[in-house]
Amino acid sequence: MHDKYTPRDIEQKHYDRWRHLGCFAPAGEGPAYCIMIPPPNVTGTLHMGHAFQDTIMDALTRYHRMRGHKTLWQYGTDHAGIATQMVVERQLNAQGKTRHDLGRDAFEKAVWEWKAQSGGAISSQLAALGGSVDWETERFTMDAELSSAVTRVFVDLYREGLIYRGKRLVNWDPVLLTALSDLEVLSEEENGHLWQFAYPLSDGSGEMVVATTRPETMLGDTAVAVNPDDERYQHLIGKTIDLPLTNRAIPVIADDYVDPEFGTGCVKITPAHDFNDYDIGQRHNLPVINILNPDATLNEAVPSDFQGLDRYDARKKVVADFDALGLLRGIDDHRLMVPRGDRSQAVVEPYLTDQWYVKIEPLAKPAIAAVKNGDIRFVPENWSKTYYEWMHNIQDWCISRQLWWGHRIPAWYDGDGNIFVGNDEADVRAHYALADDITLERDNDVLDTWFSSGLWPFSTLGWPEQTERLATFYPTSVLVTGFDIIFFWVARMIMLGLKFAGDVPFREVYIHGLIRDQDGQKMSKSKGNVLDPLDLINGIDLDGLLEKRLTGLMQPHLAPKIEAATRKQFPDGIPEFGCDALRFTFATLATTGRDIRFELGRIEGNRNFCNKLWNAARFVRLSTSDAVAATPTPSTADRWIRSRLNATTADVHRHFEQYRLDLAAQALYDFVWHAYCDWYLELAKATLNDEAGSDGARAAAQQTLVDVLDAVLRLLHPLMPFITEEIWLSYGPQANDDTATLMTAAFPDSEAANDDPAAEADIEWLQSFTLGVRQIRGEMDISPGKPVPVILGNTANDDRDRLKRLGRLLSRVARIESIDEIADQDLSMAATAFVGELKLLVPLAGLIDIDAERARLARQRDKSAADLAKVQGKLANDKFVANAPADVVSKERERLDSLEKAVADLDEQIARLG
RNA sequence: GGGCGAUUAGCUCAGGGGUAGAGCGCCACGUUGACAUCGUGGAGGUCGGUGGUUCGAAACCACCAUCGCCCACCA
Repeated sequence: MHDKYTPRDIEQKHYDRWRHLGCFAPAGEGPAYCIMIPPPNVTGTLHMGHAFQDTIMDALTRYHRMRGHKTLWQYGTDHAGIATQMVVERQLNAQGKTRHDLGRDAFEKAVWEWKAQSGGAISSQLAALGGSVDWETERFTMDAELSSAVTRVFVDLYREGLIYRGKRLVNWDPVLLTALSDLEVLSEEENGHLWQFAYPLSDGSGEMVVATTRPETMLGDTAVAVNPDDERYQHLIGKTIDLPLTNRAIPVIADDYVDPEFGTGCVKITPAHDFNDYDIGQRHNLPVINILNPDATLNEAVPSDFQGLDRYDARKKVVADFDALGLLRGIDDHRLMVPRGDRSQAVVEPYLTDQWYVKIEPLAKPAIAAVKNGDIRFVPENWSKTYYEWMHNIQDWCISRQLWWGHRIPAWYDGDGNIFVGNDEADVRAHYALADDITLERDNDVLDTWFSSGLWPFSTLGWPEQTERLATFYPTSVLVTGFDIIFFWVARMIMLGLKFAGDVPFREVYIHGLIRDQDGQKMSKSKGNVLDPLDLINGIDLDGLLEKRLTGLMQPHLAPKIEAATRKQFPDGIPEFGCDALRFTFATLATTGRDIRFELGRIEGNRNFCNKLWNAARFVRLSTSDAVAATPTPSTADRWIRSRLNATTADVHRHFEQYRLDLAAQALYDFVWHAYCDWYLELAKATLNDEAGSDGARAAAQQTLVDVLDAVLRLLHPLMPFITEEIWLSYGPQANDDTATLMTAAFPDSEAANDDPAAEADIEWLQSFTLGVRQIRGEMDISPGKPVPVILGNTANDDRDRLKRLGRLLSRVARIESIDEIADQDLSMAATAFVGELKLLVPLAGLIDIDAERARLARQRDKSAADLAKVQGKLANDKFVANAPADVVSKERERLDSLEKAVADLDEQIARLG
C-alpha cells in the first residue's frame, strides 16, 4: 500500500486481474441470481444514467456473488434500429451520400462496420466502472441466435392470430419515412391557430362554419359532422355542402363525438388524416381520401395547383384561397398539442398505410395478472400503478418500421399479394405447400427495436433451445431500470416472457430515478450540462471539458452560454475522483425519489471517504505489523466495535434486500468513519501504546483492528470494488495468494453472538464522558494536547464501576490528567459538563472565561428547561398517562427525573460562577 | 381531463405516531506519529398551509398552495 490514496494506480489493474481469474462467470454453488442489463445502444456511449444504473446492478451482482450465489450479470447491446440507422445515415450525408446511393445490402454492411468500430466503447466504459458482467456470454440483439428467436416469436404469434397485417392510420414520420408506435410519438403544446372556414350548403340555403387547426386537410374532407342533439343543425343533417377548392359535395352527418359547446359545433371530417375522423369515417362509411405523399407533400388526390406542395405551404395556400373566396370567417391564436417523432422531432402525420400489428389484449391480460398476483413486484411499489394505468388502456402495437437496419419481417408475398409467414423462404414454401414456380418476395420492413428487446431476458439465455442457462437463470431475479421505459420495455418483456418462456421474466422490477444536473435539469448535449462518468473518474481539465461540451453542437449559437456556465462551474476542470468514489456516490443517490441531482460536492465527500478508509487501513497495517504473541483478551472496546459491526452488517443486508443502496452506503459510511475511525482506532491506539497494559489486551486490539477492517472491506466491496480489493490484498494470507480476490470472498453475516449491549452501554458512557471533556476544552480554548484534571459530582455506583474498568482508557482517549470524586477545592472556578446525571468539573482557576462559561451553561440550561417543560406537560396529561404504552410513560418519567436534576445542577453551577 | 410524485438546516437529501438527522457549506480552534482529501467544538429547522384522527402528528387522513413528471382524440 502506498502512503497516498491515488485511485488511478489501483483501479484498472484489478479489473484486468479479475477478468484474467475468470471471476465474472457464474460460479457459486448457491441459488441462481441473475440480472439482465438493459442493453445499451451498440453504437452509443455510456452517460451518467447508465453509470448510475450499472453501479446499482454491479453492487447487487457483487453482493449476491459474495454470498455464494450462482450469479450472472448478463451483458449485451441493442441494435437500436432508428437511432443507429440515423447515426450511420448522418455519416453518409457528411460524405454527400444517402443510404439510397448505397442500396440496402451495402447500407446494412456499413452499419455492421460502424458497429464493429464503435461497439467497443461501451464495453471499456463498463469495465472502467468496475462492472462485473459475464463477458463470455455477451449478446447483441442482431446475433444469429437472437435473430432466430425473434423470427420464431413472430411466426408463432402470426400463426396464433396475434400478429396481423392491416391498413390503418398510423403515426407516420415524414422525415424518417417510417411508421412509429404510439410510444415513439411525443406530443407537446405549441402555439398555433384555429381557422374558421365557411362551407356553403349545396342547396344554396346558407353555409356551415367549421374550425380547424389544420386547414390543408380540408382537401381530404369527406363530411361535416354535428352533434345529433344539436338543435341548431338538426335540419341540415343529410344535406350536403359543396367543399370549396374541390369539386366535391360531402354530406352533413350526425355523430356523438362532436361537442356542441366547442367552436361552432360543426366539425370537418378528414378520415385519412386524423385518428378521430378516421373512426367517424368508419362509423359512417365515409370515403377515405389520402392527400399526402409519404414525405408530407400533397399528392395527386388534390387539385393540381396544390399537388407537390409541402403541407405547410399548402396550408398557407388553402387559407389564402378561402380568404380570396370570401369564405375565411376568422383566425384565432390557439394552443394545440403537436405530435412529434421522438427521434426526428418531425411533426408526425396520421397516415394510411399497411403495417404489421401485435394484437395486444390477449398478451396484456396475463401480464397484468402477473403483477397483481405478486409474481412480479415493483420496487418502489407505486410504480405498479403506472404499469396498470398503461396496460389497461393499451392499444395494438405497430411493429413494422420502414427502415433498413433491424430484424426483417419474416413474411413473403406472391404476385397476388398473398401473405406467407415463416422462418425462412423454404419454411414458407413447405408450410404453405407452394409450388416452386411461384415467386415470393420478402417484406421490406423491419421490426420495432423493442420487439427484440422484449425477448432479451430469455433470448440471451438460449431460448428457444431449452438450454441449461435458461433453466438456471430464468426467471431472472430483478430488473433494474428507469421509469421512462416501463411501457417501452418492461411491459413488453412481461407480456412476451409469459407467452414464450412460460414464466415471468423477472421477480422484481427495481425502478430508479433519473440523473439530472445540479440544478435539476436533464443532462443533454444541447444544454451543455453533460457530465461524462469517465471524467469524474479520471478528471479532466477545463479545456478538455470545454472541447467536449462545445464540439458537435446542433445549435452552435448556444456555445457562448455553455462556455460561460462551464467556466463558472468548473474553473479548474474536474479533479480525479476515482471510480470507487463515483460508485459510492451513485449508491448514496439511489433513493426512492424520481429525480436525482448530481452534485460535485457529494462525490468529493465520498472521495474523502475513500481516503479515510485508505488511511485507516494504513494505520491498521502499521499497528499490527509486529504481532503481539499472546492469548488475546478482548477489551470492552473490542467487544463494542464488534457489536456495532454486527448491527451494521445486519443493516447492510436489510438495505440490500430492500434495494436501498443509499441506506446501505450511509450505514457503512457512518460505521467506518464515525465508529471505527473516530473511536475504535483511537481506543486501540490507547491500548496499544499503553506501556502498563497487558500483552493480551494488545493482541486482542490487533486482532480486532484487522478483523473489523476485513469485514468492512467485504461489506464495502459491492459498492467500492477497487479500493477494497487493493487494501484487502495487501495484508493477511491473501497477500501471498495469486488467485485470491475479495470478489469471491464471503460476504459477512451478522451473528447474534456478537451483539454486546453491555459493551455498547459502556462505550457510549465513555463517549459522552469524552465529549463532555472535549466540550469544555473546546469552549474554554484549552489546547487539545493538554491533560486536564476532572472532578466528579453526582457519582453513581455505575459510574464508579465504569471508572474502575474504563478509567485508564478514558483518561488516555480524553486526555485527562486525573479523575477525583472529592472536591477539595473551590469549584466556582470550574467548567462543567454532564454525562447523564454524572457531573464533570474541570477546575480552571485563572484560565476560565467566566462569562463564556456562564453563557454556555445558560444555553444548556435553557434547552434542558424547554425539554423539561414538554415532559412535564405530557405527564400532567391524564390521558397520556392512561393511554400511552407503559414503556413510553416510564421513559418519560425517567426523562423528567434527569431533566429536573440537570436544570437544578446547571442552575447551581451558574450560581456558583457568580 | 385522468394518474403519479415532491415540499424537512444556507444547498442536496435521508427519516418517520413519543428527545429533529446526514453530507456539503458556514464560524472558532488545532502542525496530538493513519488521514489537513484531516481533527475538535459550535451556530443553524415552530419538517409548505389549514383542518381532522390520536393521550401525542413533522410523520396518518382530508382539503389548499407551489413545483415537477406521465398519460389522454376535443376540431
